Amino acid sequence: MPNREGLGPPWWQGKFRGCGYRLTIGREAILEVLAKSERHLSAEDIYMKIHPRHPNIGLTTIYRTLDVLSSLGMVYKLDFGDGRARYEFAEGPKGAHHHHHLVCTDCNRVIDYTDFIDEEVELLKQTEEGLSKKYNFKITNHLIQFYGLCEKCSGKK
Amino acid sequence: MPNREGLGPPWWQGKFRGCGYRLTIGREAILEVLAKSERHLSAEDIYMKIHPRHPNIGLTTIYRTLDVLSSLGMVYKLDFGDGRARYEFAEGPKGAHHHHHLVCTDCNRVIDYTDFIDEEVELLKQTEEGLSKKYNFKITNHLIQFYGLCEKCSGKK
DNA sequence: TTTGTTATTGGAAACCATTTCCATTATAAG
DNA sequence: CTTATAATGGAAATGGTTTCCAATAACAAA
Ligand SMILES: [Mn+2]
Ligand SMILES: [Mn+2]
Ligand SMILES: [Zn+2]
Ligand SMILES: [Zn+2]
Repeated sequence: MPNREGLGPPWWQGKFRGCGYRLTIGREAILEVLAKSERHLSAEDIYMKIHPRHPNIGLTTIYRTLDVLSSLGMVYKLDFGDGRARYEFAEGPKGAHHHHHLVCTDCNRVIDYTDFIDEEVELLKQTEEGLSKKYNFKITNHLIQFYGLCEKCSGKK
Repeated sequence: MPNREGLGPPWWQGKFRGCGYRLTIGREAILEVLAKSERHLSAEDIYMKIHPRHPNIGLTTIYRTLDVLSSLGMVYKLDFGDGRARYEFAEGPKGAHHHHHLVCTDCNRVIDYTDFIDEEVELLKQTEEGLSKKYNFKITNHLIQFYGLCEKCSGKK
């Protein structure tokens, strides 16, 4: 717990400078949006949230920053199949808050779920071990998503 | 089992006409490539395999046909995160041959695996049931992929 | 604080897989 | 065969993302 809530420099400053990256207005603005907003934002979503206060920050910078944040593991880049990448904050150092996604194929709504995560993670661990051995494959990550119709969309004819 | 191996009209002709689609040279050529080739072909891969024999079939037709085949459930459209969609034949009526994928994040090689599928499918069934109830979400599909480094790529420094 | 090095930036242009458009052609029912 | 229309190909458009580059800002060193 680096600081009391809301006081002092945010915990990510150290992470940034420690890796040789410079801490710029744009990057702080993007991190702020990611930390405070709902999840699953596209680059353009972020751009539009930032633009009123920082009209001089370009979309290009958003993309570049998101790449950096991804590579630092501070942000997950997600693909829900609608042609644009989505990003979600990785929850900092406090709790990993690992979760998977339910994706509505009709309205593209995405639901985070953590139910059954323990059982899933347990099975995943076993599966990863087995696969690693059999295929000599070093697994670093997994992707689990369920697709279907959300409440609203399965209701309408 | 519609026909003895290799004799008579392929089993998919019925499926096509039954849905009101016309059976064209292009569609047959695409199905042939999908049925015979290795899996995970991109639209352009298919185009290049077909082109020597059918130089008048355009890439647009490949895309359109793949959409149709997808919607008929004869082909799965896959996304391994390299910016182009891949397609694999759904194995026709004989056996579903359900499998998941190991994706190398370095060289983009993809390994089909069926190991642990039974356990996975069992857990998936339970999870789907639970999620369906809790979120009132009608699950129709799932996506499971493991990412990491393949044998070759984890070997090189 | 001033300076120098260089990482970072914005904006325009490029990229590129996929889609759209539309006049032409091929399929298959009658 | 004739006919209605599904399907086609090629060019152009689309749209998210990347590339390019001269201008700028961050920050370590002085
Ligand atoms: Mn999420
Ligand atoms: Mn496969
Ligand atoms: Zn929905
Ligand atoms: Zn590899």
